[in-house]
Amino acid sequence: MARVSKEESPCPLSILVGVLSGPWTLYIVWVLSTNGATRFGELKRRVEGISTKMLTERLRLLEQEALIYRHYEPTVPPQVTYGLTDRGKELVGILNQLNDLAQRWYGQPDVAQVGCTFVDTVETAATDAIR
Amino acid sequence: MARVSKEESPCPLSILVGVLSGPWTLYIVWVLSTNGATRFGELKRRVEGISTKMLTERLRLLEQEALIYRHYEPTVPPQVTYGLTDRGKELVGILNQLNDLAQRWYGQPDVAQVGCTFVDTVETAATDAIR
DNA sequence: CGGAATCCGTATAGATACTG
DNA sequence: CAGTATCTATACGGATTCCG
Repeated sequence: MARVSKEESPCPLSILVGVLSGPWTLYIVWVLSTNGATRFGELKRRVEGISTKMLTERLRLLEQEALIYRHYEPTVPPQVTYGLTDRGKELVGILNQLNDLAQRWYGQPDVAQVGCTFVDTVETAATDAIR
Repeated sequence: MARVSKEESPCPLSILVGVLSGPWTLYIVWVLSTNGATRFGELKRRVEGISTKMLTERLRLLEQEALIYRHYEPTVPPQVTYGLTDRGKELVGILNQLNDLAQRWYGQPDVAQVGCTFVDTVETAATDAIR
């Protein structure tokens, strides 16, 4: 089994959790949810430590699942922006519920929202999002 | 990063999703939620295809996170029973919400509850649980 | 029965270099 | 800027064997 793929696991929940469970995925989704639509480069900077390869892989997957959209602007240099779709936002809603549970169980009650301690990289710059 | 561990990821949600994202984990939790407390051997049979190693690993982790309990009965032969804790049940509640989303997005609207298509192995025998 | 220990192959994430 | 391509190592899961 290893990782759940769409083909071999016909269970919808497994598909969804399989997507979320990918490395960095939650981190990325959280950045997009707090920061708004974000360009590739900035995303890479905010998701600290991620490799280019991983980032593109995860973005492609999230896009396939229609949780994020990809907007390509053919300027020079080109600008590519990623943001949450309605699906993505709906998902984040439930993730926040999960987060509430997690907060109660694992502590750190003063840190709010999905991103948690990832915040320290971002918090002050959270307003310079593209939209 | 690879897989999220409790030490390196101080984010509660990441911890929780990290646990759920482990292979077979969701499957196991679902069996316990529909089947009630279950012995190791039966668990291994119901979670079709899992290896002994994986099963024990996942059970240990879920136990550490207090999502399941382990009950050891020192008979001969010994009986070990696993079941959802209150935490676990609370979690399943939210998982069912996630499942509703997943059902809407990925179809299969006639299959209910967390387990989905895993059901075909179990459905008829869902009543012979230990409690 | 319910595991623990060991060995082993592969999938996968990271690093690096290159491109439209 | 926003990726793609390739190469590599290591960690992870499966199979097998053995034990209290």
